[in-house]
Amino acid sequence: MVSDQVLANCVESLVREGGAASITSLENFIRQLEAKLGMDLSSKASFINEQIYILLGPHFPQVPTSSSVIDAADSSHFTQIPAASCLFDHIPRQPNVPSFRFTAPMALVAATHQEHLTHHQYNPATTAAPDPAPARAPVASPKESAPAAPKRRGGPGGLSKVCGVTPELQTIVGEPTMARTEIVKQLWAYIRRNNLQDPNNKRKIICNDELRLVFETDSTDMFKMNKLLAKHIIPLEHTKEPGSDSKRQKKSDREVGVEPESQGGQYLLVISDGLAEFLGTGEREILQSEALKRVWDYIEANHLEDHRNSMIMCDTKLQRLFACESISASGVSKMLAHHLFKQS
DNA sequence: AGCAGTAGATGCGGGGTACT
DNA sequence: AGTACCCCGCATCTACTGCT
Repeated sequence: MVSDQVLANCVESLVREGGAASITSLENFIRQLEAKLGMDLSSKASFINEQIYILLGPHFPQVPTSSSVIDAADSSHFTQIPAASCLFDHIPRQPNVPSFRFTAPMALVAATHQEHLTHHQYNPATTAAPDPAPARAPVASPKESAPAAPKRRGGPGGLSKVCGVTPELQTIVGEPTMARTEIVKQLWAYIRRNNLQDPNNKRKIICNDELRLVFETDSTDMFKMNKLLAKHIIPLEHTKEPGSDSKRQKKSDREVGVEPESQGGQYLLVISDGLAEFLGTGEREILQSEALKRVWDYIEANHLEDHRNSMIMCDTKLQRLFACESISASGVSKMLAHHLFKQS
């Protein structure tokens, strides 16, 4: 049987290929997946359903399905509730599609999905109906057992914070900005894809040319890797207001005496004509993090973000830049990357 | 055999404590 | 009361060890 990781990747690619509109039913979607992978996936219906939810978010509370696809055990993650208290009340409900709220395990999935929202944006206490096991539960590792005591909220900061990536590392992970966890995940995918683990000691990483540029060594191990990786992860100012209540930030600022703008490792990138027009300042080069910050400033200033579903509703100016009417919050940096180029 | 815990690094939020 | 600081948990990865 295919691994969950492979299956998740396959679900993602299929969703991207066809778009949300192409998913008419879970059965149909599974059939497409089965054709792609050449195996029976009926036992994975629940997992696939969860993956679709993670990818599409609250736009798709549940993929329409018949009761035969998700068996009784799997469907225990969902509890049918009266329409009035639906978690997704702001979404027009389709006829014949049951509404659900999450029991604890799926609440974790939902919380994970919200990771890129700031805590003041995502407030389950106001969006979710009162529940003995509210979606306020912290993000937990899959290994953790069910009866986790209520802890403080996880929130979008910390490890989920989106950081900038140096051009060297960008050639590996493929994105200009990512969460640290995502960077590590993509890096490991790259290592496996290129078979860079020492067969005798799989903790050891043999660097190819691209990786050598990043790590500046011929080989490293999985523990040192994160340390080396840190040099290529650049904090973005947008996700954290300068002078906010971060105790450590205050401490490090005091100790180091560093202005935020002087943090090294960033490169000036050439601005596309479209982005230059959007910025309207006449400048032709910009730091990647600064470009992202300005776009987000514009989005916030014009109240273009729908905090309920973390979508950006593009006005005419943004439509000219991104060539679309709406975009997910997490997709902004990706779209922006098409307007920034390395200097030749 | 299968599962849980551990190793290491990262940045941030928040609880707890100590001090002014 | 307000400020400063320490410490922990969080996610992610793989290989290994110890326990059931």
